[in-house]
Amino acid sequence: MQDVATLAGVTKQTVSNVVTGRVAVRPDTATRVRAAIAELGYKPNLVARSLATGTTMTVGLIVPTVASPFYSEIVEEVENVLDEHGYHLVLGTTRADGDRAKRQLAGLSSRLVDALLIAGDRDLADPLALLPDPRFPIALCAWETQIPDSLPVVTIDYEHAGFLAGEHLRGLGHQRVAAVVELPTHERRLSGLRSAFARHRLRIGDDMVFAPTEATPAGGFAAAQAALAADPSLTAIFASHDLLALGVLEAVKESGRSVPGDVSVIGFDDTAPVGLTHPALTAVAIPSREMAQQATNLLLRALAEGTLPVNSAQLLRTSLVIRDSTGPARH
Amino acid sequence: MQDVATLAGVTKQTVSNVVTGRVAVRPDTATRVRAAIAELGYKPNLVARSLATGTTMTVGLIVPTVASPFYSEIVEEVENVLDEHGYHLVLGTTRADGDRAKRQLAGLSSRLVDALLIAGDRDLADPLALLPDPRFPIALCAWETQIPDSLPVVTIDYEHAGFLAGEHLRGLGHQRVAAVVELPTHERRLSGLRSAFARHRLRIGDDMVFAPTEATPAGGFAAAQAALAADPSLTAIFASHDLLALGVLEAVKESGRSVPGDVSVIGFDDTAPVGLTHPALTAVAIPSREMAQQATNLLLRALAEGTLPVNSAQLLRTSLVIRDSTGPARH
DNA sequence: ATGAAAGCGCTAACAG
DNA sequence: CTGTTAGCGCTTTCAT
Repeated sequence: MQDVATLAGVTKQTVSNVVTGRVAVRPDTATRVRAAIAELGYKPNLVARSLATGTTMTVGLIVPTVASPFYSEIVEEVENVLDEHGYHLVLGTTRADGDRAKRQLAGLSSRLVDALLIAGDRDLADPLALLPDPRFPIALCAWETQIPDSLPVVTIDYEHAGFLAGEHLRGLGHQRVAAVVELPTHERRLSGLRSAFARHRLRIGDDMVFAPTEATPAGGFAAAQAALAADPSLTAIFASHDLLALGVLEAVKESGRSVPGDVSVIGFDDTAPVGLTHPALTAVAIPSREMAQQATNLLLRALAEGTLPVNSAQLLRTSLVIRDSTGPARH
Repeated sequence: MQDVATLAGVTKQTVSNVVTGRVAVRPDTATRVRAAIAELGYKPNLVARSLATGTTMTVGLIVPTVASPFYSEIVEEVENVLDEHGYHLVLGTTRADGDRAKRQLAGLSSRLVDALLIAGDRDLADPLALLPDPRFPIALCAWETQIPDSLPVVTIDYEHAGFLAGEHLRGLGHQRVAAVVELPTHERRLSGLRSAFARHRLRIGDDMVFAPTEATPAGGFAAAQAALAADPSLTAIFASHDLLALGVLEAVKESGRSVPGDVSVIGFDDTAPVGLTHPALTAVAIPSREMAQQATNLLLRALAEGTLPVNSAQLLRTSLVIRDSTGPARH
């Protein structure tokens, strides 16, 4: 920067003014400075700027994994919004590892980022406790378990979402249903499902709840096979997220049953891939992109105003997307 | 930091020594310092450290998108390796937008990150030209078009990979085949396919090449429908990546044809989701995770040694994963 | 509109 | 093993 200044015959300060554009500079001076910058190939050192301004123009995002359509959509959307506002994204994945989550949290909050967005509570329930600085801007997104009421959150009512799925199946006359549910993560989706049935004095016993060993289509496939073996006369299967639902669909078809003729299948999330299965999957749609946008904007707004994000719980609406994988119960 | 020092009765420097652990400190002094740190809740300012050391412990990764299984696997793997080495990841997506790519490149190379990894050349062919500083560590990964020979790259021989697919189909006796190919991105995969057929004096004319309007299953679905309409007697369809292949599979089945009885389908990439289609998809496997690992390690090694990454082109091997979607040509 | 001085919070290099 | 002195590259006052 000093080199640029001497070449242009000004001081560092004037160079700074030209670069940042925060202070008016006489046009001809500015031109001279710009020429010097081009000639020397000068690029401002962002780290030094950060130290001086106390702001990094960077937001951290912590997700359980990025290799699932649900979270990759969130990552993509967050990055989009950040980019629009000139912010960079530091991404941390926790990979079902509490220690790793803790490290990520600690690292990022050490002023490496200006704010932190945490999507999905899978591995963070505890680490969140050790929030270092209460003045550090944090927002939660897609939070499913107990929401710490000290932090702003943008999420949905997961229990209600499960309820929607249950009402739909009930309305179609299903009585013998199995649930393929990732536990304890998707506890609430299950209890929503159950309460929809409970309204009609129907129970979904624990023996009809199957937890997959992994959160993949293969996991859903195996769990669905177990469900069909446990009750060959069941007429519907609820899957607690899309990836599982894909596997469930395959397992049902492989067993020689038709969907939805013999067995209805309902999914959860409604990410892009599921629209193209055969039959197309009925699912409770979670507005993941909207959640990501809202949460990111929440943080960005706080940063712009130099305040903490408003501490509120914002619940987005879910809706049922009825496609072809659910139909009336067979008798 | 000064507060910690006075509370512990030492200087800032000693606090620094305790925190970084780079210099030996007498145990009792260290204990006193640690107590002071705990009492004051001190956390080192990473930005200040970066300015002083000239290193940010951060690596940038630029990808076209993260909402595709291929790239999300790469992101995940890169983050994994970085985390193991105590590095953070700054993620930039270009989203088929050359300007955005240019901005990302410029932003990240301004010393915000210590090194840069660029995966996929979709939107970067040109922007790469304006690499500011030749001494900035950069590596390329999964690079498909002309490789700039000034930069190290870890990729595969995409033409050979296409060739493998072609040989497989040829070996099964297929003669009338269509190709659903994202162009110009996957040009080489197509030309590999063609040269495998050319060896047997067979041509795949341009009229049998179908470019999907979008890189999704839906895009593949439409393109495959067009292909089947153009030549109802075709016996095989090549899809230039998995997402397209999923759509192709559905289109073929929907047309009333069986896979692979009537039409064989072969994919490309072999990402996780495709193992569970029905029938399971035969595909040319691209070792995306290995590429990501190698490229990341390349950069990390260079950073550790304070040198530039060795400028070489490392080609990983591809292999054909034969599953159930390909079979002998029908006559 | 531009210049001069001070300092962001930390680590490097050396001295003791 | 600990203290002292500089300085990383930039932005912020405040003068001029």
